[in-house]
Amino acid sequence: MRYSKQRETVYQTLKSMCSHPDASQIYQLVREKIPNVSLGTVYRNLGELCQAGLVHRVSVENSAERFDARTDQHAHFVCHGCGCVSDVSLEDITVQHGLDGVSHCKVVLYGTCDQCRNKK
Amino acid sequence: MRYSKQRETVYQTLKSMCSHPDASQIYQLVREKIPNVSLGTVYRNLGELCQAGLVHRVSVENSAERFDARTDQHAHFVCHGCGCVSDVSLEDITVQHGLDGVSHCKVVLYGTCDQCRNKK
DNA sequence: AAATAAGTAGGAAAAATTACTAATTATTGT
DNA sequence: ACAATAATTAGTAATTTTTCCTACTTATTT
Repeated sequence: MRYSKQRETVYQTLKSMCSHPDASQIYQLVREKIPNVSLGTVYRNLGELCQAGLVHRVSVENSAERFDARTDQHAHFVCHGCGCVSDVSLEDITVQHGLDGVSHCKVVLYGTCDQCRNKK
Repeated sequence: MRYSKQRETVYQTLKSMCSHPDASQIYQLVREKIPNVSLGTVYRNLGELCQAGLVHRVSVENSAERFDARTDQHAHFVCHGCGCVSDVSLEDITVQHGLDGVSHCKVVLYGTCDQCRNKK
């Protein structure tokens, strides 16, 4: 993967935020630095950054795919009211304080299923 | 919410599956019972069933929104190879066997954030 | 500086989801 | 059983989200 101003700007923009924006929100912000950037470029670079492990996808109900440049293990909190998504450290989940408003939680594990493992 | 054959069929169809289908997959199956059902009806009923708490959304990377009629607490496993989504009991997560293929996990908490709570 | 291969803008296309409207249907009271 | 009602639907259009394509541009290598 070679350098490009567009990818660098997408990455730095995302890194500077903690709101887990979706592609079109990132696009709006990148346009301020590179006015003629295209939405397709933003999507492509987000995908490549994900593949490189520099960015993670944040899949949340009733929302376009969101992105996160923080790659250490952490959970997300989604507000029923405004839909905002914020970070929660895994330690906080096991402790009781600071999570008063939580109504339910979802856990998704990613890996390779038995069938796919046996194919190789 | 009053009875309709369409909603009942959507619900029973989903309940009979453990593959966490998306709206268009459910649509295909419901069509076998109600040939002229419309995709919009499937979407609307899935939304209403979610609101009623009978169905849950399953948001997963690189996939349309999926649905699940199993409403007890459980986690999901997503295969990197084929993309299939299967159920995992929360007990199994804390134990070590049966989760060999897991590469990473995501936790999403849902609730009301401080700002939204203070507004009321 | 020339070659080359990856990356881009711009727009078209596809996929996913929501919204609209006239017709249909379940429910409620008679 | 029947008429009034309000919810629901089919069908379609529109919107949103995401991917794909192509000729042009740019970073990198030699």
